[in-house]
Amino acid sequence: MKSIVSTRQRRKDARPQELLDAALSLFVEKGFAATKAEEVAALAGVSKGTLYLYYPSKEDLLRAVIRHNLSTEIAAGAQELARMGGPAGDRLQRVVADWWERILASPTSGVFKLVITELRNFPEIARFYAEEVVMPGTQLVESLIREGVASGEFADVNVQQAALSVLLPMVMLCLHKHSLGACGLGDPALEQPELFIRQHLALVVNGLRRGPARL
Amino acid sequence: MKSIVSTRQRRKDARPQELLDAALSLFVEKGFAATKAEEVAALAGVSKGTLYLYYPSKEDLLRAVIRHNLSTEIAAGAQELARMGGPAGDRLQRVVADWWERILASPTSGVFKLVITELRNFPEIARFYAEEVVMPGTQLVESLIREGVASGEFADVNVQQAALSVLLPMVMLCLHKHSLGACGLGDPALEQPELFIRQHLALVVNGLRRGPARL
Amino acid sequence: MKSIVSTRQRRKDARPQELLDAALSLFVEKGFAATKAEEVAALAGVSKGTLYLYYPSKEDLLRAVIRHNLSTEIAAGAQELARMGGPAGDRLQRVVADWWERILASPTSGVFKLVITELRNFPEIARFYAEEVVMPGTQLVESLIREGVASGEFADVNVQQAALSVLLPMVMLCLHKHSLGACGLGDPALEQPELFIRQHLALVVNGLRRGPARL
Amino acid sequence: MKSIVSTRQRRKDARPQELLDAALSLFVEKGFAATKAEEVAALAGVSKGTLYLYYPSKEDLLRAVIRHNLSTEIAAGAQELARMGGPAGDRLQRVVADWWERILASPTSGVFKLVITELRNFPEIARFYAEEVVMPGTQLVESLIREGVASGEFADVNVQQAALSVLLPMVMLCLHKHSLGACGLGDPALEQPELFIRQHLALVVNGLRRGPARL
DNA sequence: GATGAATGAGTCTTCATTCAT
DNA sequence: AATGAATGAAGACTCATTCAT
Repeated sequence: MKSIVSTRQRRKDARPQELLDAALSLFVEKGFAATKAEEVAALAGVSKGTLYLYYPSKEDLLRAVIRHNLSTEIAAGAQELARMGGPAGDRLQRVVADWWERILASPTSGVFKLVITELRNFPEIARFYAEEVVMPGTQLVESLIREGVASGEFADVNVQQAALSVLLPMVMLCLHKHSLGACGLGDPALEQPELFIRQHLALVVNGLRRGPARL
Repeated sequence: MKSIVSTRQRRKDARPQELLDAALSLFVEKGFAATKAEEVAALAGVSKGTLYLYYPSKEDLLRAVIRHNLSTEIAAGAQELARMGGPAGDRLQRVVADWWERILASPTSGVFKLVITELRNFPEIARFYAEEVVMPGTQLVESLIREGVASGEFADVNVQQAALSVLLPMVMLCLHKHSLGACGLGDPALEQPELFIRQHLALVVNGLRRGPARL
Repeated sequence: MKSIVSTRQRRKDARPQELLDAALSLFVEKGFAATKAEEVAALAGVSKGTLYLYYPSKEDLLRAVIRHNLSTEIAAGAQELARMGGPAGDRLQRVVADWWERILASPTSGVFKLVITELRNFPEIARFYAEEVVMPGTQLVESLIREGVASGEFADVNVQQAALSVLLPMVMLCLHKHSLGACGLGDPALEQPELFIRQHLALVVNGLRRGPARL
Repeated sequence: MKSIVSTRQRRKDARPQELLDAALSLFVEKGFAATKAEEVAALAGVSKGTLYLYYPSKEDLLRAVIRHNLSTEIAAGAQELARMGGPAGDRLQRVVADWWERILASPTSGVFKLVITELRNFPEIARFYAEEVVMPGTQLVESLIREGVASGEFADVNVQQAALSVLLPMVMLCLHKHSLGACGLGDPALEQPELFIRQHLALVVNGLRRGPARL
């Protein structure tokens, strides 16, 4: 039983994704404003006109790139975190490491650079990012920490701030990968980012265990 | 004694700084490519033509903005760190907190956003940033940690990675201030960034004291 | 006897006419250059590609629209005028009124707007319009007037100019219908154009009867 | 006492008018949509960019062209009509002839073609034209006719329709001048349009004198 | 020095036309 | 025959940069 869809149809169906991939890559590399629509089309292997068949404007393409990549990867990661048992500290380390190693390894890591850069020019993106990415992500980590605090495993810290101690370096890793890292000028300690991720999580979890040192 | 400098002269001398300030503010807000040369001039209170009297091109202006702000603030902060005594952990907390609180409060905080964004389009900037900012900055923190390790105050961690655990959130704070934070959508835990800075440093230093938890 | 033409065949035969109608309507409404080929196809209920099966280019479509509509209606009207008897003045009034009322009521009225607009961009159209429409039309009226002058019914006017006094308002009526009239902003005196046509012809014929007033 | 305005200033002041003239000429000749912005600039002797210094878009330029030319010429003509004495018929002939001979001789004659064509794409233009041009113009002629009817000089006709019998050919003259006339294919009777204008007005006024012939 | 009018290379976007299905 | 995906030439508009005043 052969598929009846024509080559044409198959290509058409793949176009949006191909364009999104090309756009992500170039927007992350050169910035949104400095990327020409034609470059995106060329990288996706189509002509300028075809790009506009799928996205009505360069700005709409940007929105689609961000929405698509954020919903896909970020949400996916968050799903798995619900499962798993064990002490909060262990779970925190395992779960966050797995989650961000996957993000860091995927092209999605670039969206953070894009978001940081373009947020202020696109208010809808700001709201979307805050509500759909930042909030769910931090709440996930916060709930793990809160659990540890409740069970006495962790000291009585400010939970929201502690979650940021966990997460901010993860985001910075993504940014670094597409800035200094991409120029071959990255910090040598980040050449194997998984190692950094693990030590960082260990450091923070260990720090949480007995309450922060007094300043 | 001819200290009677004309108003014109005084304004002229101030021009480069005024232009750099205006440019920093706009480049950080809207991005380099999306900022018009004329907007920079207008914000600095001069005409388009005058801008070109001081900087031969928009790219040169960008380079000047970055160089100027990075050398000034970052280097300045680093200087003071050399002085001071006491246990490594205490010094680390005090010194890094003071240093980054000042950066975060100043317009210089924006340069990190600019650098992250434009690095890949301006190779000289990449090199300058890596050599003049990243390296000195990390080495400073690394030497404090190394000291603590040597004295037995800290566990035997990977020093470079530990320095990044200390510093990456500081940089993220700067980026956040000029992205989500500037939209009024920032994480509430960052409304008083000094509090976060202090808890974060305490957490990490505390984590260093006992050696990282096993993963 | 194979009168069993398939639906497809029937539709196919009707296509050229449907396309011409759609094109006329849109060209008159929005102008030739501002009308997209795809809009014409859509209004005719076919796809873009099909349009090009029948007309090799948008310009050819325009030519066909004009030729088709002008030859059809204008020529048809002119035919009937030859027949009929009675005084020149009466025939002039009756004949011109009938003729132009029919034109004004039909979509053909729009072609005058199209012709006025596009003449200078399409020299063949100009020649066609001058020779096939303007000349036969004016000569018809001229011959009626000339007859009246010869019989002493009319004063001795410049016949060509008098024919224009008769006809120019008729053409303007067509233009008005598709400009101000179509916006609902038309002169109220033209809400029943037949009334205007009749009074106008009466006025001119009456004016011809006594010879023009001295200026 | 020399003028202090610089050459630059003088050129700048003249630009809007020069651009308006160039635009009128090309829009009338080729149509709005078929005229390139750059052509207008070139005809005005400036570069593309300069055009946009004075008019924010091609559409705005069109609006300015129409408004400027209609307010200038049409209003001017209407002014003089108020003055003058004598029988209504004589005044009608003299006044309308003078008025339209001047319009026909000026580039303003082209605006009628432009208005007819673009009205439906630009609603504001439609309203402006109806209220500022059509209404004042027809009311002027209507009041002259009404005067003649009141004094018994004219028969008791429909005044609004009669005004159109007077005016529609004048407008057609303008359109003809910029369509067939401009191709050298115009009706020979219009080679001296003033002659036509005079006979037409005489014909209509004569027709008004004793009431229209019965149809 | 300072200005801002002028320029034109460069971009986004549209749309007539083609052609594989 | 009919479709509509794809193309790329063309056109509106922007903006970095220049230069006469």
